[in-house]
Formats: sequence, structure tokens, C-alpha cells
Amino acid sequence: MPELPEVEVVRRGVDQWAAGRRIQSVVVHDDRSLRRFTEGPEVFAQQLTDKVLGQSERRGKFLWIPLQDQPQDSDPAELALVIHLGMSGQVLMENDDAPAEKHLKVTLNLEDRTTPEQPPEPLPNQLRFIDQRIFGGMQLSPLMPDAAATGHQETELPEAGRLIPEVAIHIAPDPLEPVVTSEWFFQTLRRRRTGLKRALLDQTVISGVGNIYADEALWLAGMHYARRSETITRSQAGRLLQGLREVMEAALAAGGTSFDSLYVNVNGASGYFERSLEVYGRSGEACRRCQQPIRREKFMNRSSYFCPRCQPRPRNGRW
DNA sequence: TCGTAATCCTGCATGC
DNA sequence: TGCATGCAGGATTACG
Repeated sequence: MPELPEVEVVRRGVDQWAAGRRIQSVVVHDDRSLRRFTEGPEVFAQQLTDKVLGQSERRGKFLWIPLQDQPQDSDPAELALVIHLGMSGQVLMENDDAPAEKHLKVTLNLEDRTTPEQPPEPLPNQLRFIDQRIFGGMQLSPLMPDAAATGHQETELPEAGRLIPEVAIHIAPDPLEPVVTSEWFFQTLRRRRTGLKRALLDQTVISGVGNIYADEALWLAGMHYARRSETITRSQAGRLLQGLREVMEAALAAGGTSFDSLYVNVNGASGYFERSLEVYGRSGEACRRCQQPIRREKFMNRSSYFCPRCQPRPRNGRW
């Protein structure tokens, strides 16, 4: 299931294979994947055709590709193709003679790249969006200045002046962005009055964290998922943020987490991080720190995995 | 205004 | 064997 590291792996692949290439035509196979683009599949295709794909960017689980008129356009793009993988979305680069996937939703037919760095072998000429459960989707959105960076207390942030799609403007920065400091995270959590895991899964608090990495980071920090966010201390917030970064960077290095072939990179290959998970999906198995059996509990219409000894249940909302 | 629960969707596993 | 049910979960929406 794609969370931040998986989306970043896909972003890198899209950048490598599709950046700088012009869209020849667009085929929408299933307009349910454009649910959030209210103007319809015809307008979607029309607005993409003849545009050049720029360098892709990401915030949390939102991935977007700025659209330009020319390959070396110096003017900032005004519109972006926004892709969200949901829990079963895939982006694949393939040739047009490859058989259509069962859940193929949108195909972008690309012109050959003609820049000097073009490799000798021909590049795949299609960018395909595939989505089994249709929780993900594509849409077009105008780009606008990033409020998260411009409103930050620290200056000289690399994000200052960055453009974000309008549809993702409400999404908080993710743990790998420099704007997310330990103090920022502490203040953000203290302002909320909810459980820690609820806060981690709320993309307006911090983005990019899904069920898997929330459980993993809480285990690394030794904190229970129901711990109240407003009672967290500075050092605990720092530990939790460190846990988030640690697990995400490790997953990124392994090419992401693959559970059921729902996540693959743009070449169709699976990641290898699953074998490194400490609690998620390990109900009944021994905790690698204290040997207590990992417990699974129902939480927010999903499952929470934790070690009852390393992550004791809070009493009176604290510990 | 904020926090929480329901909803969307499909394939797979399980039970009868 | 075939059908019904439960489960997985990210983002949005509706409700209290």
C-alpha cells in the first residue's frame, strides 16, 4: 500500500522516464479515476494534450507533474497533473504494445524525448495509471504558492517560493521536508486534542503517514497509539518524529513496502521493506525488543499493531 | 471550529 | 462448489 516512501519511489521513476516529454494524446479508460476532476474526461484529455511534463514533485502522498508548453520553458508552470495512488494505484511506464492491465484507468501517450541525455535504447512511450480499488485518481489543478513554507517561522527554507497544486494546499508538510522541525512537530501535536495515531494519520497535521508507518514509528518511539497528543513532551515529539524519519528513510532505501502486489515502482517491481517491519502485520509474533507477542486491535475502521510491553496503554490519557 | 465516523471501491480470505 | 460476509485503508464529507 503506497505511503510516502512508495510515492517517492514512483516520483523518481516518473522523473527519470517521463520528464521533458510531450503528451501526444490521452485515453481515459475509466472516468471514475477522475472523480475529483469535475470537468470530465474530455476536458481532462484536452488540457493535457500537447503539454510537456515537467519535473515531478511530491508532498506526503500527493504526487504532481507541472505542465509546460515547451521542454525548456523558464516560466513557472501554472497547471499540474496531480496523481494520488490511494491504496491500490500504480503508475507504470510501458510500451504501447504491452497488454493492457486489468485495472488500467488512464493512458498518456508520450512523444519520444529528444534531449541530449536521451539514452540509446527507446524509452517506453506510455505512462499508465492503474488502480484496482479506485481509491486513487488523477486530476488537473492550478499551482499556487506554498503557505506552509512562506508562513514558517524560519527563513531561507528551500521550500520558500515553491508552488503546490490547489487541491493539495491544505495538506501539511511531510516528515522529510525541512520545514518539519522537532519544535514544529511538538507545537502541532500539542494544539490537537486527539490520540497520537489519529493525529499521525490526519494529513492536515502531518502528511505522508499511513497505517503501516504510523504503527512502525510509534513502536520505535515506544508510545501507545491512544496516547493523547496534547500531553506529549518535547523530547517525546522529537523521538516520534525521529521514528517517522527513520522508518520512512529505511523504506525508501529498500524501494518501498509491498504487501500484496498493490504497490510497484514504474517498472512494475516490488519493494523489499516488508521483511523489515517490526509490528505491522506481525500479530502474535514476538516483539524483536522484548519478546512479548505483538497485539492487534481494531482502530478507526482498520488495525493497529503494537507491543503491549514496549508501548504501554496510557492511563488517564497520559501513560 | 474541531474531532469523529461513515463512505467510496474491489479482490481476497473465510465460513457456511 | 458457490454464495455471503468481512476485511484492507487514504481522503473527503457529513455530522455532532
